[in-house]
Amino acid sequence: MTRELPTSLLMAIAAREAENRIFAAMQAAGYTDITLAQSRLAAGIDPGGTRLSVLAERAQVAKQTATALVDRLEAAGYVDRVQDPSDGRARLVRLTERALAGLPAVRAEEQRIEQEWEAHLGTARMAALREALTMLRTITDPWAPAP
Amino acid sequence: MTRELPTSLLMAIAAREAENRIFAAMQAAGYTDITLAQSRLAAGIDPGGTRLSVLAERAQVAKQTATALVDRLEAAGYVDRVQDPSDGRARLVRLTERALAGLPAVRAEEQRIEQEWEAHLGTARMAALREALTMLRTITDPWAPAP
DNA sequence: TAGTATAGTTCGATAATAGGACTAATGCCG
DNA sequence: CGGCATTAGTCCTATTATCGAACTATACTA
Repeated sequence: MTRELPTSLLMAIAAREAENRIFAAMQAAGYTDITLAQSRLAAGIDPGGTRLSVLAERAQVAKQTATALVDRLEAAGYVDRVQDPSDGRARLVRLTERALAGLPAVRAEEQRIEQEWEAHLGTARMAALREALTMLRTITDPWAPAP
Repeated sequence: MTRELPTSLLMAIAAREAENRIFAAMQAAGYTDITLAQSRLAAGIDPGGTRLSVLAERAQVAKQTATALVDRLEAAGYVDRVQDPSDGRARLVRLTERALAGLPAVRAEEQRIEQEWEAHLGTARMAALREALTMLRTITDPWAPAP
């Protein structure tokens, strides 16, 4: 008999599968010089650019790690760093054209996964799943938008 | 306006939060000489012991990585390796007493998280969440038990 | 039995990760 | 205003994680 897995582990299983597929889709689209850790960090960049320390928090890594990851992303031409006009100490990490060009491939794979899941669960269950996850976010995600 | 996050990302957020809490609980219980990657691998060990190649698949790492992680876990006294009686090439990785002694702390934190989530979502939504996740597992987890 | 597949390890190279210390810019408060 | 704690980011350094390639030993198969 298999033990009842914790809900969080069930989530981790599905989330990891999705992450792998999205990463593979990126590689298939020709973005082979980026790693999973780097793409996780890059996924936290807002359209207008984001501070390194914020990226570090979002990706749950130390500032030093974020610096190293951004260094590599910058060297590969996926991001650049510009001065933050509102704070002389800070700099904003922004996606470059090259990175933005890869977004459609990522979004497409995301949607494909979404559709497959919905086909497997049915519309109602999928909606319930999203509702529950969205609610959970308010207690698990410090970056969740104010309700 | 914030974009609608993919379902898989919502899962990843909650799952990561839970993983961090469980790992922190382990450290608080005195298990400070283990890393997250090591504990992820160890989490895949079955009661009777598990082959290294299976652990590698479950944790989604290469065999070489699994070897390295088991090496460290073994050095720290959390696992041992014994000959697999059914196959002369294979060895079984088993949890030691020391590792088993830490399990209650892990399970307790898992339950605490489970309860907090249920309190936040309500019983019905929590049940729906688990139902959907369990169904999803059949298409996202190669290790899912036969339905 | 010869040939092939599988389990695990070793070697070597690169990436990820973080503690500590450091510089520079901010912001607060008397 | 001026001192002083705070914050953003980086550098240095050490450890861990990760994997490609090659290798050994055992198992399977035709």
